[in-house]
Amino acid sequence: MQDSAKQRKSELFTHLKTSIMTLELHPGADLDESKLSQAFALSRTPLREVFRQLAGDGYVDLRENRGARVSEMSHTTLRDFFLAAPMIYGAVLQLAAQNAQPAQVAALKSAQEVFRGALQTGSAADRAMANNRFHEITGEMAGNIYLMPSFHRLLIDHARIGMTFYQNQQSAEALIKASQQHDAIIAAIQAGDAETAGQLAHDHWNLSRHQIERFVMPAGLDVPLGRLTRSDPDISDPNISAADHSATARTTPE
Amino acid sequence: MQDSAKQRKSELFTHLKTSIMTLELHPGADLDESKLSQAFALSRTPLREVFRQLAGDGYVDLRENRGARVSEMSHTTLRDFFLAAPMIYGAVLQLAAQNAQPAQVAALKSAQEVFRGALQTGSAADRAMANNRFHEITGEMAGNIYLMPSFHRLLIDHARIGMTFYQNQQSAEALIKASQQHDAIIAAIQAGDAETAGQLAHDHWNLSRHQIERFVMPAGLDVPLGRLTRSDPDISDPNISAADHSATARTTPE
DNA sequence: CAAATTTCTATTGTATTCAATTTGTATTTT
DNA sequence: AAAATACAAATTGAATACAATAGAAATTTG
Repeated sequence: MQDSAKQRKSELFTHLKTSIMTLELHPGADLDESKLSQAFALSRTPLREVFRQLAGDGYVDLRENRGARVSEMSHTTLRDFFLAAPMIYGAVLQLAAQNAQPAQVAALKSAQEVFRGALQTGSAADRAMANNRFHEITGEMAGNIYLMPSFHRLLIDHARIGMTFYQNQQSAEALIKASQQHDAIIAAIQAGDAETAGQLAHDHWNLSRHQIERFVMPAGLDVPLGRLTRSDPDISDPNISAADHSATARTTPE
Repeated sequence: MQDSAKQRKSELFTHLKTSIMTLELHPGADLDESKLSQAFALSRTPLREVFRQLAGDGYVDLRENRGARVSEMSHTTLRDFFLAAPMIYGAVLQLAAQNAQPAQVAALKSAQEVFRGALQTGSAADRAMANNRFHEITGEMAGNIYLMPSFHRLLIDHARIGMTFYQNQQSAEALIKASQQHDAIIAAIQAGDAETAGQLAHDHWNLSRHQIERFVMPAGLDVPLGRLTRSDPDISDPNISAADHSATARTTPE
């Protein structure tokens, strides 16, 4: 059973990837070489190669003479995220609609089924990974090697950010809506309708962004000073448009 | 002199990067572990880590149980390239105009001086690398970690594609124009004019694209139908595009 | 003689050993 | 007692040694 060495190596690789995306390994966490090499029965040499590869994909950061650690997420990365995501993902979905192969459409539908199932019975991690798989397939459909690096990096943090509200009950309605958007995306891709697909990308990210906003900047607790009623913007609020936040329309730094 | 180990490692890293970008190592070329470890007085262990890192950045491809080789370029990658480049680079320049720090603007001006100098006295490789440095600084200005992976990947192939016409005399006028566009880009960034910066990005890539088109699909030779002289393609013949060669024509090992 | 199979060699992958750097702790000094 | 230095333990980086795999060469066999 010597061939299992390579097997263990790729197991370690996928294990670390999913652990990072599901926040099991939280941003900034140190990765212990000796512990991991013990746990996966691998010597440090292949282990460190895995670290290097994970670093290339954006999962971890490597520091000279210091350990590897899970890549950080701060408020600035969150801002960067929602600036870049609609553009990249819009492009990916447009290309996906143009280039998707029938087999890929089938795979996407199947991934969507898994996602739908995870919404009902799965854990938060299941949901995040199922959603991730769905989006990854759209990336494969687009098939543009120059977009993939940024797209993948976005998907990593999309999963991590998503984990924060996949757990929360209050997000249930939003998740149902997200699932419906997935269906619409599938339809647009199958119809080869690039324009609609691009529009759906924006809607999809707006939904995500709105969810995040509810967590990062929640309305204050409902204990009024005088008698303040709490007015939370609705999910379908048309005032919140991605165009406002995308690179094009903004000239003023905050 | 034990610290030189790390030094040699990073030397190897930058050497491979520049060799690949300047086509000294052509797309598809095999990287010999033992030869390189000898040449840089490094054992194979750190060498392979460099390979992994280069693979993460998109310089090389790693194949299981087979060597590392310089990442390929084909006609499909060329198409992907000009689809993605205007969008990514447009976003980068807009963000650069919004976020550029004075020190960065100074660095950009200095890089442009180097580029201008390379146009007059430098080699094709000097031009490609100087141009690359200019664009890299704009990426630093934008400072969006989610755009950088794709942006860097584009810059790699921008340099490689550019090498094909940096050598050619007929591109002289286009290079002058490119230099002028650089100046305009600097001005827009310094003025914080994101919209103009974005427009300039498109212009800049259109220029590049037009140059490529002249090599990939040149106008036919001006030899009338009646008196066909036997014409062996000349080295300086624009019909012979290095982009074509580097991509596909490489099947024979030396 | 050609196709298939086996053996051999060169190269890649992994483990282990050794060196160097970091970091925590204890001791000394002011 | 606080700061600084020296020392020790733990962790990371590199080199060597060993194992496996792939591709070429040679042999066998129909």
